[in-house]
Amino acid sequence: MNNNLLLEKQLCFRLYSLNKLMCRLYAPVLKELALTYPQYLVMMVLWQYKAGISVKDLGAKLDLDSGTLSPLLKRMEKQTLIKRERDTKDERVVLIKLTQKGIELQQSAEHIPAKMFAVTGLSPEKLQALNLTLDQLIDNLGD
Amino acid sequence: MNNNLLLEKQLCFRLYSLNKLMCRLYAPVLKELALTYPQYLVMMVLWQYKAGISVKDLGAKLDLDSGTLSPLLKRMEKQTLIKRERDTKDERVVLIKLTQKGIELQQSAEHIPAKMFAVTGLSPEKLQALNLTLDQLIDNLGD
DNA sequence: CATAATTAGATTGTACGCAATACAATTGCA
DNA sequence: TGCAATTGTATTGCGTACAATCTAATTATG
Repeated sequence: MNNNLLLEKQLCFRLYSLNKLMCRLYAPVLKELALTYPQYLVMMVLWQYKAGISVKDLGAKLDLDSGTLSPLLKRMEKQTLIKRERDTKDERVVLIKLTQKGIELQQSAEHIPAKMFAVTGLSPEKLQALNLTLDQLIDNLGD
Repeated sequence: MNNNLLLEKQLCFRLYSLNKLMCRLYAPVLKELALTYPQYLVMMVLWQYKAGISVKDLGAKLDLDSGTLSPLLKRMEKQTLIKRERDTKDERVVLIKLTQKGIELQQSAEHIPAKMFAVTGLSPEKLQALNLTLDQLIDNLGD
């Protein structure tokens, strides 16, 4: 009797569980900013690209396609966190830019990374080592 | 200017990315069994609990609530992979059991763990070490 | 033993996630 | 130049996720 199919043995299940735990831990913190977890990821990209970024490039960074991003971005536009404008250079491209409200939200988010690091219970060295291992794995599985 | 909000620095984003990569790598393999990724997780539990398991206990193992499991299990019942029966001891409980087809599907899945281990590109020792670290993190973040 | 509290599932509503498709704008090439 | 192929985004349909609410069954308590 083969027992390799036990849930507890699978790397994929650990990653599935951890991703869900992370989402759950972020949820109450992000609720104060009225953001969902994927919206927070979008905001992190936009805080980095204040000049604006195309839907395509945003999708490449977050590994999401337009089927997910289009409605997500529309909801964020309705909340007036972002603007969507056609690129005049190439009318196929939609550029996503932060509104003043979106820019200002960054201040309210500054405390989050430190807060979330604390709940991991890891030392800075352990976290650093884990991040390196995960980056290597991402690279191995990579597209 | 604080740069702690960079996407690439976040542990949560690595876990988000890896979970997505895993789902994507499993998808074509599971398609041969006509299973989605969450359905595969359910099947792994059921292959372990051949006598049957309640929806509640299944949800505890997979960290999913009835809002997710009820429709998911109905789809699996429609595919005749599982049966749903009320527990005669406690009529509130629904017991999930494999059908013959569901039991037999295990043979077709036996090769999957080894196949997926191969694509990680990790040595058995590295995988073991990573699993231990992740288990510790799951414990730290734990419910 | 009657009623309140608890428990197990189901349902509803909102938000992803992704494959497949559609469509308009742009590019490449004969 | 003219038309086919490509590219960027939107739309549709299906399958999770999860909070909130509902119902029926069981248990606890006076």
